[in-house]
Amino acid sequence: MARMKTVKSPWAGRDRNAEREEKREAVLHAAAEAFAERGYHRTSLDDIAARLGITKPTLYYYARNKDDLVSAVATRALDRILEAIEGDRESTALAQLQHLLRHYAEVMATDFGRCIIVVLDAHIGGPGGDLMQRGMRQIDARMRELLALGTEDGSIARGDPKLTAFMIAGALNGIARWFDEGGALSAAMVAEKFVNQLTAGLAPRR
Amino acid sequence: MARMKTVKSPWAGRDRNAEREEKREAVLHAAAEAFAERGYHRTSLDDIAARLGITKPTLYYYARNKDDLVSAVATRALDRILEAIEGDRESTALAQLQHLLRHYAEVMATDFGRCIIVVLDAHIGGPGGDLMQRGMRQIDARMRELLALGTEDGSIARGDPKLTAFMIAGALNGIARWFDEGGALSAAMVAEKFVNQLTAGLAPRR
DNA sequence: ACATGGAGTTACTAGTGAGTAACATGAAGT
DNA sequence: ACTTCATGTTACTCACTAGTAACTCCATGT
Repeated sequence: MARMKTVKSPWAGRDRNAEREEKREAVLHAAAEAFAERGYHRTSLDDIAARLGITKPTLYYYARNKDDLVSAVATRALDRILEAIEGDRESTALAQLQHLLRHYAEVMATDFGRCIIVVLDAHIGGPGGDLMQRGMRQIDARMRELLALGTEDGSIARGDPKLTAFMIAGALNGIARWFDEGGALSAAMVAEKFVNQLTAGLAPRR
Repeated sequence: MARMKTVKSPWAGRDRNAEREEKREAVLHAAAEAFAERGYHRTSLDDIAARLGITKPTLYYYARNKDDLVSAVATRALDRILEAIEGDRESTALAQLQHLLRHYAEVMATDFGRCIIVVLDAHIGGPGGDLMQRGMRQIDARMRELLALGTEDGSIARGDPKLTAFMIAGALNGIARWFDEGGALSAAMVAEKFVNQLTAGLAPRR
């Protein structure tokens, strides 16, 4: 990977910036991994630094502080869920909900997704933490909305949207606790099965 | 309320022991409250002591250490769930599962129940932590067993017992995250609705 | 009165971990 | 060669918290 740059733009040595971005990326990945497997408090900045073969102060060159680090990771995962929040207007509410849930589930099976939970129950404050709270609220609100719409268009059975949304979120958040990257089931398969099971329920359909 | 003891047994001043037990109880309640609302790491022993109007060393008079404290609390909750593990042999597997889930859900809505989750994701080790792990495994195993039995007796639809058990556990564990003692819904009502929703699924039954 | 020991306190140790200051190095531009 | 700046490092500070030592105090039984 030699530097092929011939025309050096006066401002912003492109290479430098690209390299820096790349490193920031590596920092976030290492952080995600560490936080995902050990939680917030049991993960020290020295741990993360060690994973990268650097020292703690260097980390501070790429992140403002510990909260910033974990928030950045979690926010990235949150955004991936939020992308799925607007479904196809033509579909039934149930189909739109299923679409959202599938994405939600898949994200929760990643290290980045796990960090959403980490941020949430470590009570990370500051702008990063607040952003997470708002994002999760937004997802919750959308789920409730789709549940309500679904009872109208007939695609979803009547029920308490608030409780049902909590139930679904709980089931999906739980994935973060047990999913194993190297296991037999891929994230997509888990997502698929969860959605089906939530949709169908336990009792047999006659 | 008053100490009505007239015959003082030579050994073991009954009063003393009773009082001590009472205090140990108060310590566990304060600990449960603290751990439930702030998690393991954000709860200091000074916090707990302060809730009781005593000092930290006094706490050590009633508990071996921090881990012992949180484990004791969680174990107590766990036992309440385990009580419901053996259902009525006459009932269908679905009914037995529902019975277990109802209890599980109700416990998760208490401070003690919340501490199960706290212990689990703070990775508390030692005898207390191991006991929790085993207990949770036992519950998981029983759920899978009932799910399998249910497909046989026809009370439960076919599905992957492992995944389904994870899904259910996730939904129920989630209760710990949001349930509000002072809210509109009682723990029993939440448990009831969760069980119904899990049983019926999202899609309408025709 | 006096000894005993249960219950609690004050004042510490020791370890850990976030965050920082100040210095080192090396590549790029002049 | 000389400066500059990005990138790291070493070596700290500072705060916090689990756990302990060594006492004080008071109720009880003799």
